[in-house]
Amino acid sequence: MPKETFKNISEEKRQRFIREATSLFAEKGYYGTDMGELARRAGVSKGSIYNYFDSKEDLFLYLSDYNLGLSRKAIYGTLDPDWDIYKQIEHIFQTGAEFILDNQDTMVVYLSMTSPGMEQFANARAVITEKFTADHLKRELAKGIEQGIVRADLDINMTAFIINGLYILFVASLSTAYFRIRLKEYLEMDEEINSDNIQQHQAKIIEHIHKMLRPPKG
Amino acid sequence: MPKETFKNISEEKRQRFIREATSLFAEKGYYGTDMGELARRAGVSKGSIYNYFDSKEDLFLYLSDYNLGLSRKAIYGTLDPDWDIYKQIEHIFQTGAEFILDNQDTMVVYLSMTSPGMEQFANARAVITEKFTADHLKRELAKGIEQGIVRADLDINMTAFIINGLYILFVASLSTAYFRIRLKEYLEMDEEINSDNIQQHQAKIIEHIHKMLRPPKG
Amino acid sequence: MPKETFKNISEEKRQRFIREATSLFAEKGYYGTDMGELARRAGVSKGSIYNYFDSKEDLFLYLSDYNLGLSRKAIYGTLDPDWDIYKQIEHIFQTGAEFILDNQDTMVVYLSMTSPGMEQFANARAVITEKFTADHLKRELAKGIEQGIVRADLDINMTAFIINGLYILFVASLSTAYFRIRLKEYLEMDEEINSDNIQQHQAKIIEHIHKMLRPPKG
Amino acid sequence: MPKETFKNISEEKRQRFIREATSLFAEKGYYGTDMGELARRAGVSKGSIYNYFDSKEDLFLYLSDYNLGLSRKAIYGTLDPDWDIYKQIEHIFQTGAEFILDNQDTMVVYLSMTSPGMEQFANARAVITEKFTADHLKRELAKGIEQGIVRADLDINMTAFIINGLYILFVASLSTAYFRIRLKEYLEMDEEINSDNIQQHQAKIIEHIHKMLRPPKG
DNA sequence: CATGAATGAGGGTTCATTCAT
DNA sequence: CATGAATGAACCCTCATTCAT
Repeated sequence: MPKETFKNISEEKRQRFIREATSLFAEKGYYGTDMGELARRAGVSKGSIYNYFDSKEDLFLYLSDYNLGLSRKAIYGTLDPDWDIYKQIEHIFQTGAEFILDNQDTMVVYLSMTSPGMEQFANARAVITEKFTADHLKRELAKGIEQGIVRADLDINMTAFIINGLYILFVASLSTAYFRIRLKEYLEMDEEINSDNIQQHQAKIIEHIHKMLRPPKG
Repeated sequence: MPKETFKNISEEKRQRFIREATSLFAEKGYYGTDMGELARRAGVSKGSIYNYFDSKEDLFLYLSDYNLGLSRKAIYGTLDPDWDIYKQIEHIFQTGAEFILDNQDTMVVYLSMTSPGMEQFANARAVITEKFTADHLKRELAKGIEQGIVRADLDINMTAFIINGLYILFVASLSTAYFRIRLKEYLEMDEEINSDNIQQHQAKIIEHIHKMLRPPKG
Repeated sequence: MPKETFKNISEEKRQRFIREATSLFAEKGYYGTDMGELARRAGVSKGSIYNYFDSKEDLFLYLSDYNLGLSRKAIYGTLDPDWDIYKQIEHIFQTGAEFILDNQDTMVVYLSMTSPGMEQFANARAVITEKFTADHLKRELAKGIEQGIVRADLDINMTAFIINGLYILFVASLSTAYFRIRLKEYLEMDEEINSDNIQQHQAKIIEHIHKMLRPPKG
Repeated sequence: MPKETFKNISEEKRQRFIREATSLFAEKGYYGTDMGELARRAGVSKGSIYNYFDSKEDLFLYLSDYNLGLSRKAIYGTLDPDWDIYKQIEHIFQTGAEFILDNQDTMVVYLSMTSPGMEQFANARAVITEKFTADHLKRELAKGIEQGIVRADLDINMTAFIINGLYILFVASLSTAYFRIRLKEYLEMDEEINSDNIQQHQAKIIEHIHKMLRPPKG
């Protein structure tokens, strides 16, 4: 829902604007973000922002969609639907972690919606956002059961709920202040989280999910 | 860090104030909460709030501590340390869910801290808050392994991280707008979440964790 | 205009109250002074202050009168009316400087009245305060002229105006932030003003006034 | 330190704003001045004031500088440096008095800084403000002594201190409530001070200073 | 006479949004 | 399409004063 004007400006200007807006919302939160500061950082005038978007709320929703789209593209755009579910989950966590570490702010904008006082945004986006991953996971789980590679006694809905829940928890742990601290406390890490030292932990989460799915040997 | 004045007022007035403040912060979030509206709702004057607390920030931190304390007391105050870890986890999820459904707002205040723009609060409380559950879970896991009732090849830190992560996810799903919608989407629920219809789902999450811990039969 | 209550409390308590109130008004100015802080510093309750005085304004006026009285007593209580005007002026400057350096805050309260926004206080006290010194100086000048020790062509009113003006300027230079800085700048002083290093300058001012009065030698 | 915005508005609007702000600060003092009332009087919105200046403090400092500048320009912009010190002093008092009577509020803003509770402003401006006149007077006194038209036994620093002190006293007597009352009391004036009836008194002060400088005839 | 909790009008400042240029 | 000055409703917090105990 950007206005026409936003589509008419140069790609470079548009990208810079999106980048700075995302970064500012991530840093300060929705309420903490000042449209004036955003204008300054993005190198446009305050008036221009309102030529691009109807309101702060509108801008925020657009950024949510946009960033979710980026993340989706990074993950699902490179996911081969023929892979089995084990490979897909590994791919989702690996590509997802990589993307988040390179684009920390994108996840934070998404997580803003889950905060108290953001009910309007939750109502506007939660269903549509969650339906995508829920459907995908459920479909792949069903397929796996059919193929005999996933244990048949699993509750598909709940399993999908847990897998995606762990994914959210994981990326939140890579990108938000509180959950970063929490991760370091639980995993007893001393240094800041980076793509190197996170590898082993990531592997364990994936392994945990794989175990959850694997049929009892027999 | 309430001031002396807050300790000297009647228990009833104090409870009402805490209740209304928690409720308002839960509804509107930290930034959306207006001290004037709080005064009105709590039936005190604006000035009085500042006789009780130094600042909005100070009040918020107190409420976080207070509500976390309530939740801890409900869960750990009724937990028998002699129970094995399976029983303890069951207890934590059951008592926790019950408490949250009766006191939806308390969790929401905690979750506020995890939001973008709340870094100051995250820094002030994350370590101290998370250390408690992290230590408890790790201790019980180690004990379980020693007793031979938990599989010995588990990574204790990561397992604790996952168990508590699922707990956070679960109670968030019972109390915040976004995660309530998400839960209903994943679990394909039509009615509002309540203590009755949540029972079966809760049991599955507990069962998932139990499976994760149980040693391979031999 | 303190209320009866103020007269009934112990001399010690009353003195401490006056001292702390004077000190606080001197430090923060009339508007900057917080009755709550005053209560704390003086070791009484806020309610008590209003048992002693009708209002902040009332308290301030009382302190002005009280401190002016102290200063008058220190200077005029030790001044021998038989001294000639030269000796009297010397005495006023010396005793005044001594008193101010020992009781910096008293002068500051007086000077508050001369500030913008304090018109109400100026109207309440300026005439009565200034009449005293004006009358005294004019009387002594007239006497001096009669005695032939003061030049007869002086304008008595203007001379009194100047002498007292220099006195005000001088004690302000010993007690208020701005005029202390000004004095150090003009007199090129490096160290803080104290009773030792001020002596020589004081002598020069007195000498200046004496010269002003002395009849041409003939 | 006005912001760019203040420089970009029309000269007329800017002048009106400065005039009204000066007038209000003069009337109510720094603490008594309400930014809302200022907005109303100046015909701008409260928000606009904060587009012009960072804060009330900042605005006040700017007004001080601005008004001091006006006064300096009126006095020193019309002073011929080739005049001897007697003529210069006469000029300073005459032009100064005229300026103050036409612009009463400007002096009052300056005098605000000398009040208790305004230490921050005193520290920010006293040295720079006083250095200008101190240096000028000292330079001219030294020159006068060299030329043989000023008595050689004068203490230059103290003499400058006294001359400028009398100037401050004089202009304060023309512009502030308290000192206006004091002047009328000392000089036994019945009517309000105006440029006509002040002439004779002004002449006497100038004459007093001239006498102070004139070498003993011989 | 002392206390200190309660009050609420205000005060300085912020900020999303508008609109004339 | 861009600009940035203008707006004014809010918002957090202060503080002189009151009054029940």
